[in-house]
Amino acid sequence: MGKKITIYDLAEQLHVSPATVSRSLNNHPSISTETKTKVVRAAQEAGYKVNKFAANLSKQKSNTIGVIVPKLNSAFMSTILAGVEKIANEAGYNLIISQSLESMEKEKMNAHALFQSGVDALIVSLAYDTSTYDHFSNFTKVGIPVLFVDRVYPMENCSTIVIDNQQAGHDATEHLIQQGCKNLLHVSGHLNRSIYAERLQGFKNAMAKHHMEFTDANLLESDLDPNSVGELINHLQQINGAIDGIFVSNDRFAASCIKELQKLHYKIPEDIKVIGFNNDSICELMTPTLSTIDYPGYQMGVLAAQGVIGHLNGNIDLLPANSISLRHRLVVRESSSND
Amino acid sequence: MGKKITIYDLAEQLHVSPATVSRSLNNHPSISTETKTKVVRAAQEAGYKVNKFAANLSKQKSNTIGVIVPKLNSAFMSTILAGVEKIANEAGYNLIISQSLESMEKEKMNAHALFQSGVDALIVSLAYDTSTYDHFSNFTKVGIPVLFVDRVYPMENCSTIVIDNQQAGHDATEHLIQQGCKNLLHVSGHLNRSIYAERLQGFKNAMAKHHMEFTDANLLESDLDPNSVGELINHLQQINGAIDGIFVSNDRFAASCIKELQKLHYKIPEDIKVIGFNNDSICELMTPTLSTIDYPGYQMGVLAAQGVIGHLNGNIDLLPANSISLRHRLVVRESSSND
DNA sequence: TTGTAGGCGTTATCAC
DNA sequence: GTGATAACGCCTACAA
Repeated sequence: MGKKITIYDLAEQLHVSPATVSRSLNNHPSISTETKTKVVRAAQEAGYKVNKFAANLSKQKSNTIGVIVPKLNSAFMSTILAGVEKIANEAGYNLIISQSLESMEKEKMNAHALFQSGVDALIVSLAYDTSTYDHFSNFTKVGIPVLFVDRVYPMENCSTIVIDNQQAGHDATEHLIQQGCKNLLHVSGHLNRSIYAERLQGFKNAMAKHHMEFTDANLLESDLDPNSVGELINHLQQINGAIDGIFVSNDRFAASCIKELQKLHYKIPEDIKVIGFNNDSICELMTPTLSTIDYPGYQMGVLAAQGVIGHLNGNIDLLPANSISLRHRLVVRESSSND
Repeated sequence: MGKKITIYDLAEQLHVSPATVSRSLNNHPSISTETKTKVVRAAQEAGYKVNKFAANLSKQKSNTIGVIVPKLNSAFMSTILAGVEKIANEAGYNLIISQSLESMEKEKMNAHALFQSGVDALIVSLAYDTSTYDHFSNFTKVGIPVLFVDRVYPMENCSTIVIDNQQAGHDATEHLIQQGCKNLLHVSGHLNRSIYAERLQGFKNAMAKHHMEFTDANLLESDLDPNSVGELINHLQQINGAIDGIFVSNDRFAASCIKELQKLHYKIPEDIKVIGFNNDSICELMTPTLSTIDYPGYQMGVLAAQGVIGHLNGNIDLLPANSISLRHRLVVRESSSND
């Protein structure tokens, strides 16, 4: 059947006022345990469900967290989401998830929609081409917390959850150098996303540290789309001096690159050593297995959710923190090893 | 700032009634174009946003679709989600997404929470161990459409979106046979999920068609978790008669199996041919590249969303359809080829 | 400890 | 074409 039952129905049935029912159901302190249990049981039996709209309208909060990610169907993003969902769910929060498909326009629309939906907080990982950030100030202006994860932007009053991308980039690069690579290439994502810019900086730092000169030949900026591997091949052919070590800013693309290089009869790691980024599960499934930087995506999601929920509930409040940085880890596998 | 502005504010400002404002904003037919534009412009300038809670409360619908998937961080599921999100977003629907983590208990809790949240429709892909389905009848009882995708269960009044798993299983198997395999093994997921049972049936059918006798040795039921590859190796050692062709019900696990077999110095495809299922992107990144069944996950997501939204809007209504079956496709790559 | 009553912001049903 | 007014279901001062 489908009769909606309300607190009024319960009140009538139990000969108490709606207010008492409401308070009992919300475990209000000033209600006798007796009536409380009575009400709760009656509600149970009657199959009562709160009407969230009414409750939200009254309380002016939705118990809902909005999430915007660039792509849903990405191993890394879905890992973050899994972490966010886990925590949000445990805390009784709903998640409204949308994807920007790497487009700032779509991201704006998503932000707008989520704002209208009355989310209590927003967790964002930015699209590739996002370059203005006004669409988030609506939220901050009315006190709705906005938290950036991974693809972040340093907005006033917004926390970010990241790893130390510069250090990670440095570590990856230094590893290649220690394996004997003399002529490095860094395949980066769009440099207006800070994570990529920082990894590049780490790459440069490591080169400098080991007295290697950085030139344009050492960098290829890419959209990291599998269809763009051709650019890598072109780049390799255009520059002189054979590249013997490549640091790719993303495992999936690294995998595509390796595959393509193998087709051209390069031997990995003998001719060229490769290291990726993320520790995607494909790393272990490829041949050779792919060295990488382990990236705690799930943890980042968990922390993001805990951050906003703690803030909303007035518990441990991470949000005043400007930035929370998690630990990364170099994972050495076959693609960068000497034997 | 942060002043919430309501239709009353606009009404006052424009010297009309709140009702007129509401109607104008909703483009109600019986409002003069003149006042309509006047109101709309004023709303724009004032930065007015509808309060969804109030609107939902009044309209008794939420414009929100609930989604339950087994895991967020799975390539296939996130592909389905991407399709769902695309359509839902275009149609102005929000998505509340939750994951069951392959547990019926969690699935029940998710279903409950989504019910409470007042979703207008539910899209579900079942957990591994779900064996009762009462938690969905709450929805159907009150007329909320429930649609199953991929991991389906034939509930009364619920549509399902699937592929013809039996035919697909048959096609994969027959392909191995045509490549000369004489001694087949099917690595299946839990057989209480119909998709796996059907693929197994297809496997059996193909064997029968080619006059091969099916015995227990031809089947390994697995949880398809990478950590379970050991079971495959054990199975291979226990049975007599060398397996020369394996049909694995999932690409990720197929990849893990291949990796493990290679460690044991089996040559793929020379010694053992392997075909997976899903056409995960790893198929092309592995060595050898993995033959598989292409599975239109994105399309399934799109159709699922269109199904429920069409139904809710009273447009094209797919939901009376008991089951919608999409086309699959055999993709032959190196892992099952003779040269 | 419990009840009364007003408000949350919209939509919808009547009138006019 | 527009305006009152009553829902929608819940929460919460304020009273009792």
